[in-house]
Amino acid sequence: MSNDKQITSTNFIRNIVIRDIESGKHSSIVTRFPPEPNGHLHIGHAKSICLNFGIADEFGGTTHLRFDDTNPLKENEDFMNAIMEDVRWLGFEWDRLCHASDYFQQLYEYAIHLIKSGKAYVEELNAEEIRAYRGTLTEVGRESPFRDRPVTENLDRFERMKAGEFEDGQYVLRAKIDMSAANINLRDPVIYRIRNASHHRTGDQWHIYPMYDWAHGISDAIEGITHSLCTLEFEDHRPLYDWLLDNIPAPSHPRQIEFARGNLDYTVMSKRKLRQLVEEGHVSGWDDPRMPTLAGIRRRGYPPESIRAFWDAMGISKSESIISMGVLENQVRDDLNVRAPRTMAVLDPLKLVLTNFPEGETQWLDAAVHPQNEAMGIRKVPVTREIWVERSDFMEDPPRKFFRLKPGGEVRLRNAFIVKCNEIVKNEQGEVVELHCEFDPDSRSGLPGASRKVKGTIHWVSAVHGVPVEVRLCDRLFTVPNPLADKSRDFLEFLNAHSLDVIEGAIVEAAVAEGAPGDLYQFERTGYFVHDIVDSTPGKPVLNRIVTLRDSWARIEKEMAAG
RNA sequence: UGGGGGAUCGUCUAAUGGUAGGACAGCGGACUCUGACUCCGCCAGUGGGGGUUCAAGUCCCUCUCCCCCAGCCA
Repeated sequence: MSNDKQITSTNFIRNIVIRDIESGKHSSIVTRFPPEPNGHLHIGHAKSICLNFGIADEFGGTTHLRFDDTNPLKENEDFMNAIMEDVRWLGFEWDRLCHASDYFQQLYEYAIHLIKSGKAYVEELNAEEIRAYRGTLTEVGRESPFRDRPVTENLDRFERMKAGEFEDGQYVLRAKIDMSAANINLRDPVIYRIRNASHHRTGDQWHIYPMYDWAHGISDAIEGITHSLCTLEFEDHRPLYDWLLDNIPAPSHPRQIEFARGNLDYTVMSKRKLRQLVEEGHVSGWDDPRMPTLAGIRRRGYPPESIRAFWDAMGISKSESIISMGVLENQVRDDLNVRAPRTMAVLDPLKLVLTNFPEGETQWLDAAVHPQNEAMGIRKVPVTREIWVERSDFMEDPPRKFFRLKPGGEVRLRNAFIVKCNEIVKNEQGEVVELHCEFDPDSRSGLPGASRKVKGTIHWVSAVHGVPVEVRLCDRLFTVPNPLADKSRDFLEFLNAHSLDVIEGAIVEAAVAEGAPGDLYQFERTGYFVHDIVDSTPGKPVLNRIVTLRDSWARIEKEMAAG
């Protein structure tokens, strides 16, 4: 496995930055990741985080984590802390921690400047009237009767808004731009509103709070951001972004560049929808392992390195896309394959009796922790007369190409020896409850006879030494690639009823049961698993399946079933 | 039918007038004490129609489809 960093494939934003450095427009660059602390970050945000931190990092620049905390009604400290934890988990550390609320005073002073230059006015129309005056997509708007109020009057009203003399919604401050603009964002946008609410950082100091467009661009300018990267829906805000900065004595004028958000299939990525899933109890929380949130992904066991590699591989463009979950999963497998110690675990146990193995005896066998990495060492695996094997590894009447256990057939027990299936024991219902097999002592791993080849190898765990654990098999949250595609239907209708399968009686090697939260494993032939960081306790281990191994047998089976 | 964007293999993404390339998936093979991993090979794309040019994914015209915008949200 090569450690060489793959050359970052280029993208249009990176090309712009390169040009700006080469032309001398910027000697160093500054980017920022600007979340609103009103929800949890998801894997789509990770794209933006990787972009902003990645590009600054590549060119020796800096990146700010800035909370866009301009709406006291929706934001809080808990979300802020969770976001910082998520960014750090992803592997990034900001050069500066900032808050839009740090700039409330400057933002206010710039608003005064705008008013004094006759480019902003206090609006008395209510929200409904403002909407009516704004016009529609195809009709121009009308100018407010308060648009040409004298500067002194505007100043006075704005001052009183700030002082808390008015009710929420009574007045707003609007930029005076152009009510007939084709771009609706330019039809005298609201830049301040009254909120007699306590802000989680500034307390009761303010009664007016800036709107996004006012706060964001100026915050960028104050911080000396060189490239303000955002998603496509802000594209028609750019003229406003530029207008606002052009009409105040801004300390700098960053360039806003838009890129497409990152979407995945079989999930939803909007904060509102994710919140709904949490609040209505369709999942156990923001950190449910099935959620696309970073908290969920972390709990699921996806390594942060794999998320970064994933977005690095996906690239940046302006075309909207929905990426196959399979691509992400593959990235996760690639990462886990290298780092995860191997172990054997039986998810759906079927008893197998080694009829020629001494009763009451335990033999300890050597097994590689990682077949491609000797440095990870060996572990001792106990074998006893009775062992558990995977029920799906036995078929009484198997199809061709089934290389596992079958009546009279031979198979290798991984890390042990070859066994031959002599007898099947059934219960009264006709279900197979036990297999009686004879093992070949000469075929034991490490012995010369081990070179004898049989078609199949299966995993197993000693019935004496194995430990029962709870295993949670996570699957996609939705049954369709895009749950939001059909606008006539509620996305909840497409929830996958089988997205979480809890198995109580899985059997693992003792060392796995003793693992710590967050420990990763490959259950050989089955998949990658992680000790649940929330519910796993020493007395009751819980393992989440991170992702299955690729399974070409499943494909063959499917093809055979299809004829 | 206002404005702003977008359309390249199945998926994502390169190619700033000069061989349409890469990754993942898929298919075929090799290897294998994980039907994993790894390795080798293959398949596969410029939305449609015109035009300019020696040469067009790229420039021009036109058509089609998709996304975003009428919050005192971000």
